[in-house]
Amino acid sequence: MRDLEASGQLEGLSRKEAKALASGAVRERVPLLAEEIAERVAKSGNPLFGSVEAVNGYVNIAFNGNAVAAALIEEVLRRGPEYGQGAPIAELVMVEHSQPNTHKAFHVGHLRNSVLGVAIANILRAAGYEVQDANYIGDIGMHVVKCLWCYERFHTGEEPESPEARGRWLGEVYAESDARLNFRKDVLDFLQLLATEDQAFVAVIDRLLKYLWRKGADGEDIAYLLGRIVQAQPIKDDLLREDDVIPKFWPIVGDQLRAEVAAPKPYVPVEGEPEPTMTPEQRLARWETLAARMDEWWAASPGWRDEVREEFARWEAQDPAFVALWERTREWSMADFRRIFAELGAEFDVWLYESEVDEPGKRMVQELLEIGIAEMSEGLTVVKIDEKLGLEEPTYRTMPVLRSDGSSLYSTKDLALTRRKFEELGVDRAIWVVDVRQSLYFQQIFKILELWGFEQAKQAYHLGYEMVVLPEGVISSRKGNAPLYDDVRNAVLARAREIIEEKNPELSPQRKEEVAWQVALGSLKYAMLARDNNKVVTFDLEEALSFDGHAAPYIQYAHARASRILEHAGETEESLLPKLDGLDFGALQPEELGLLQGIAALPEEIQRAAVEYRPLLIASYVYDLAKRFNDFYHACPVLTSPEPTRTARLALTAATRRTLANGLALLGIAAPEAM
RNA sequence: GCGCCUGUAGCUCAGGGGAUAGAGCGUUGGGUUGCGGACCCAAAGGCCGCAGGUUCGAAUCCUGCCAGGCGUACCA
Repeated sequence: MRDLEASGQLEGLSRKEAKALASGAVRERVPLLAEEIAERVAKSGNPLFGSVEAVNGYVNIAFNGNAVAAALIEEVLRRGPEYGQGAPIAELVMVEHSQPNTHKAFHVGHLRNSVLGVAIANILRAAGYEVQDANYIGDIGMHVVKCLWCYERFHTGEEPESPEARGRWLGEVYAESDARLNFRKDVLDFLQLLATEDQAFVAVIDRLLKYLWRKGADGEDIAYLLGRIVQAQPIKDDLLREDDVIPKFWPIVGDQLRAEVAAPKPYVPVEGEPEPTMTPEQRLARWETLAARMDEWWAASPGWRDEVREEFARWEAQDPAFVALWERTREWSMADFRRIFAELGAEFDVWLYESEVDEPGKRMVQELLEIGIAEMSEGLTVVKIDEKLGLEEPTYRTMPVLRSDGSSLYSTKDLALTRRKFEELGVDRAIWVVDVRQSLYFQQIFKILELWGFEQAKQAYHLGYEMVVLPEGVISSRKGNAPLYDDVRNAVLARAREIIEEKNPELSPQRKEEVAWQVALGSLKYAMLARDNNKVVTFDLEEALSFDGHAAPYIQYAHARASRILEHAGETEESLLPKLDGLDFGALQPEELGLLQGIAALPEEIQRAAVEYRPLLIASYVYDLAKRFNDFYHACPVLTSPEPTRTARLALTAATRRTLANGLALLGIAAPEAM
């Protein structure tokens, strides 16, 4: 087409006509061109090409299967652990992930983050980037203050003797503090829930009110409650004149719930009404939990909130006794985290702490105020991002950057942290592996830094991923339904030990234990990674305990199988390497070809996974490769085949084994020699 | 309201312009005088949320709708 353009032949023609003319001109020349190309290719003498010929304008190249296979296998065995890796790229990428909060429990939600972060970092590293893993410990903030308040107020001296149990115990204290402080809200939310989804409850309101009246409750309170419940509106406790009206009201609510459990009515869906979220039994259980604490907690709860505020002031003032307690308890959690990360194989180049960027963050906000990016609004320091960018539609909205009492927010610290990553740590690109629910939050942080004139904000990227939920719903440490990492790991480990005992009893006890860990952790990790970032992971313990099918053990098993074949043959990668010259499969079988194609795909899969930040691609890839190996295994005997096929298949087995191991390593999953 | 995400087999998920839409689990029936059966083979099971559009061709791209989830000024 360019020739025709140059000669002016295309002037005055429509695009379509020009195309037709150009393709016509080319078509005439195609058969000649094809022959020319075929001749040149044939003359090049590439040993990977079997035959080259021109047919009707097409160039047909038949590959020399054995030569291509030998070249591929040679590369895999020669590069070993480095097979699949890309050429070095001079860019320092920091992947921040894991970010656990001290004084809180480490649960399966945190597991997804760590596993995903490690995989992303591994993949980027394999793609050629220089990568640093960073952890960012939430070692201070309101959650720590609440936990320490609850500890000092109710549990001093009760901590477990054994140091290993203290981190977990601290998490329980935190959960209790939350339950105490939110008690009134929980009670009122529960009443609203009943009003929303329990028609029988609303129907007996009249009876409840008479009961209250007899108890001498204030008439206005009763009218208020009646109105709110009938309309299923939230109840505000500060609008009640008598503080004990709810505790008085409570027993009759229990009577009603017990009656519903005793005489269950079948659920009839009503058009336009949402389905109930709880069964009558669950409602009663919830009522009982709250009832058990009603007498003490209802009255005390508001005072506790004041106490927490005082506790927070102690932190702000750096009260030495408080700081000492904070340091001591913080270490309980940190010891737990170090153990968990060691189990997960998560290693960090950089450890960052919220407590370290607290003051720098506040200074930065001062600077933002001085240059007019931040401003005071209703006593709060905010950045009105949309206004500053001149946006009409609400896009980035307004971000608070400092509490009205002058204490720091999460955002205060992240502003300073981001700056530190680029300016002090010399990072070229920074990635945050954080829950997708914080995506607006990160856009705001990055935009504020941009407004501030921070060029590198463009190299900051929030990698959001969806949360982990349970079959019965959202994980909530407040509801107490969050499966803790330790519990899940123990359950999966126990199951793995059982299966190993059953399948391979002759392994030594040490090997059994090692393999149990490899299989258990591998399964958990694979379950987290074989799902795309933007998909919710439904964590089902039953499923996690099944090691069949599309799961890590399938892939690990293929690796063990390949290892065993090589062991039987007495061959290794090193011993096979010199035998690759003139490798001869005989007639290449479809399963062999499929396997070779699978092995060859690793480098491009790594590049794609790195560009898209998607470990799922590698998870799918290794599963597919294991499947191809099983096809090969069932179709093509290795050890019993005559030479030269035997050696060729052994070499293919060794290359597969290596590729499987490399792929699993990217996901942080072990590749056992036997299992 | 606005914004982001999701909708594919009974269930959990792949596939992201190209052939008859694929796996696993579950269901039914098979396979080892073969290198490890944590495996393999076969069967049944789909208006790819709905409706338009772009294209020779759409599960895939565009628009609109429906359903669900999440976010949206002092939690992290």
